[in-house]
Amino acid sequence: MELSRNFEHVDAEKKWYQHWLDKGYFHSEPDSTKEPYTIVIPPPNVTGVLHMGHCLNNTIQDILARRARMMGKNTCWVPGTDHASIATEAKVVQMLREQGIAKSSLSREEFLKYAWEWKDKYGGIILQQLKKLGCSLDWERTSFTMDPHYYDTVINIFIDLYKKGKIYRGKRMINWDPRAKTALSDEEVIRKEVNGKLYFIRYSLPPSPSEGGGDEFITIATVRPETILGDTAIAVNPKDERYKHLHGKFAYVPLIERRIPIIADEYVDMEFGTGALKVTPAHDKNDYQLGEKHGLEVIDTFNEDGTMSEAAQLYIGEDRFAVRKKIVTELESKGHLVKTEDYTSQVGFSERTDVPIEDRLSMQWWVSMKKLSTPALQAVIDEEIKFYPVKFRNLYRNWMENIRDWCISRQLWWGHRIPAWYDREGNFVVAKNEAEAKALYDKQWPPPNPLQRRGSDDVKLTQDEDVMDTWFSSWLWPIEVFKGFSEPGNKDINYYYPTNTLVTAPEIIFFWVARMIMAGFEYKKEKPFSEVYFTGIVRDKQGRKMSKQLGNSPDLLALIDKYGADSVRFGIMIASPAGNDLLWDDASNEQGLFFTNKIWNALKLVRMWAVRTVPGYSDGRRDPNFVVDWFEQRLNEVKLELEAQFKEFRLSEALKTIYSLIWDDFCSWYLEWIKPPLADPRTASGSGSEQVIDSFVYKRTLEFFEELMQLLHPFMPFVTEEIYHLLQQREDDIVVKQYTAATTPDAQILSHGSLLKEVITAIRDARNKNHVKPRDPILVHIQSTGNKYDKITSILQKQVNAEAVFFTETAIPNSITVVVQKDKFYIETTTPLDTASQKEQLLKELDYLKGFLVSVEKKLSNEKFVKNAKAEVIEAERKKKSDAEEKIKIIEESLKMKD
RNA sequence: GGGAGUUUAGCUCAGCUGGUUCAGAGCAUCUGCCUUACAAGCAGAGGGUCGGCGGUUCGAUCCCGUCAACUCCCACCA
Repeated sequence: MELSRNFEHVDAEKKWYQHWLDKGYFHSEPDSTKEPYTIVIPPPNVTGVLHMGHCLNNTIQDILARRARMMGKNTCWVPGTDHASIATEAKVVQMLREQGIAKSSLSREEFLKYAWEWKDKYGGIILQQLKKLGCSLDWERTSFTMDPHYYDTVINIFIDLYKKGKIYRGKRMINWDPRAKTALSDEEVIRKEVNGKLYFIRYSLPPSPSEGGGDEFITIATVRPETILGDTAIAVNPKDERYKHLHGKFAYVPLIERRIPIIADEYVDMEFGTGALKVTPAHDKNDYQLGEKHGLEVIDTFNEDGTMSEAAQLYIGEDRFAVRKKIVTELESKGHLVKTEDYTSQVGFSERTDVPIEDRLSMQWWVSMKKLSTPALQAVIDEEIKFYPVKFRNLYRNWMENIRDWCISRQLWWGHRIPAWYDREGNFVVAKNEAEAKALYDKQWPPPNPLQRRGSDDVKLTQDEDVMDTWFSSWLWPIEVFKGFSEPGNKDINYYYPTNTLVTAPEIIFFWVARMIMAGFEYKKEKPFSEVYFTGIVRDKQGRKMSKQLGNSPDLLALIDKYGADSVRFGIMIASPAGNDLLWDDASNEQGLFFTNKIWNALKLVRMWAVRTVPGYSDGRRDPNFVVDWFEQRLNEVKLELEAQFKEFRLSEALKTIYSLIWDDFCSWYLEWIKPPLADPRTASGSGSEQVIDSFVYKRTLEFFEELMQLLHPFMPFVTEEIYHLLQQREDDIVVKQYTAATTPDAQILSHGSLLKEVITAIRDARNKNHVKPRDPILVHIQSTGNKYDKITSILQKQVNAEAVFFTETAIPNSITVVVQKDKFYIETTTPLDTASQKEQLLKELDYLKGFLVSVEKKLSNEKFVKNAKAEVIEAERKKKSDAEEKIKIIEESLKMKD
């Protein structure tokens, strides 16, 4: 079969992925005779489309999964998606708006119907895209966080934690997203530095302006003048002499003239602003605490969408930021604005909608975290769960030690609905469904008076309108994808749990990783995974984070189309140092493409040879047998290196190692060394110019090639599978071909190989430096002791393009001298030689060696060194010394000849 | 304000328990090559006081201190 000029990735990708699926290679079933290797995918949002972050993350997981599979593990990589409560709801609301439908015009049921339709239509696109990347996921196990069994599980967990007292309902200051109109957890708030102004505003002291006062003031500083309408006090530091006379007195809120007390509290920083602080308990966490302490009134001046409420009295219905401008103008015109200063402050923004959040007092559901976190923290500190890179352990620890309760209710419809049921007075029970709720309710609140309450049938219970935080379902992921809650003790959960490796972005260490660990210990009494590998963040060439707004995120599917999945995978992995962010550059895809091409060409080369039994090869009398031995040892060496690199998740380095083994050792050295000589046109008979290779060498070469493809397969699955089948007829597939164990490499053969490389490079270099063109004929004379060159002269001859190679015991006059280790090589050529520059080069080398020798001798004559250093270090130094001395002698002799 | 990390060739990074035949790789640069697979290639080369300063040590890119620059995370100072 004629090979195509290049690897045609589009066809190969389609063909092999389908073939792997048909063969069921990615599907796993529990098998007690085999060790499991399990990864659960960090479920992407159903709304998601593949971006660079996913690409990196899932490529890594696929590499780990494929390698495990080839090492004989029963590998199970579970796919799935997250319902992504707030993100999905936002998408659906937007879609409805585009159709002219307002969410507020729909009932909950109607809205959810639209949402499910949307999910069925667009949800999970990302999973199809992962197939394009080549991900070897067990598709039969695809899960969704709102699958019926999963939904039930979430509800049950809520009820269970409530019963244990670990979930409670409470009115607290929460983070309010005025666009999504929902509460957010602390983790969903992103702090950003914002340039704003600090406004100095004076409040009148009694009597009030309308009562003829207004001449005396107290001035406060604030960044949020629109909140003054909710002020219920002014606070000063009790030690502050400037305000001592005002303790217990009153002031009037400008514009609305509300009379508020002036209180004293240590909390107030005398240095900041004027030392007087306006207190708005409804709209600031600190103020709220002050309010509680001092029994202040709470006046909520905002509606849930961030407009002013009735309670504000002014600007009712107008947006908070519009009001800020207006109120400043009004304050100024009425003489309350003293001055403004430029000021930058930290403002919280919603992770999802990117609008500034409000501190808002409201009734929400909370998970009490302290107890849940204890075993989860311990497991990471004790390295029962290992973090890679380790630096994240500290981060985790810090967060866990200062953990705060988790606000889990969201004022949304898309998600797991909170199973709480209320009567008209606000009494509630937590139960799975209405019937159970009623039964429970009757037990809890038995009718006290038959006249007031004539039996439970008449009590109308209504379910909580809110749903739970998305992460309250995803923290159960590693357990419930195996139905560990809904069918406890089933075969899957027993076999696959705990899972092995979690690969995820550091951004969700608190959102997800920490909470999964907590759920694991709370419900399985066991960790959910043994190791967590945190990937870097994908950035563009300038180091900016990839984002939609910046438009610096490339279209992944277009990239795959253009370069092929293998090249994209190569590109992202080669650029991805362990534990660091990676700077994404299209050029690395290109490098991947070139690499693919290189391998393809090696295939073409190997395939064009004619295979015969050539006398002398198989019994080791001819040179290529040494080459075969050498490559076998190199392979062993690299396999051991790879094992170590994988153990430490140094995947980028592992890829570099394989890359260099294939490109340099295999293509540039090995194949060139075994390449059959050009057929001599004078003796070529009817067979033309075919190149004959010995069948033994050929067989070993194919084996090497296959093994290289195996090593590369986890990184570049498609091209390796394709080549595996093109090297020779195969029934099996590389995707499940098992690795053979590495043996300790033979150091002597390896160093012999290195010597050969070194000699070839040195002679080629000498050619270059002396302007002897690659095709100009040369003769090489080797002056060496021992017989180490006996079996490799023909390789040497071919590789430096020499007419002939001789051994000599004396120097050859009028030649170029090359010294490698302790051997001398004389190159005879017809090109006129520049002896001066040769001499100069030798002198330069001599200089270096002499300097080197001095430093070694100095070290060895240092008593303290000899006394303190380890024996092998001293031994090494002695060897350096004698080697250097010997080499100096050789170079000096060569120099003498040039005179 | 607290904590973590980074600083090695023009760029992106290796350098895993301190020992100059280890200061390295890939890109990029330069030189020479259309040599029987590959110009998406081949053969070579140049390039770094290992952020600054001090200390420990016989010896420091590697350990300690300090300063500087950058990055990230956490945190209720209006």
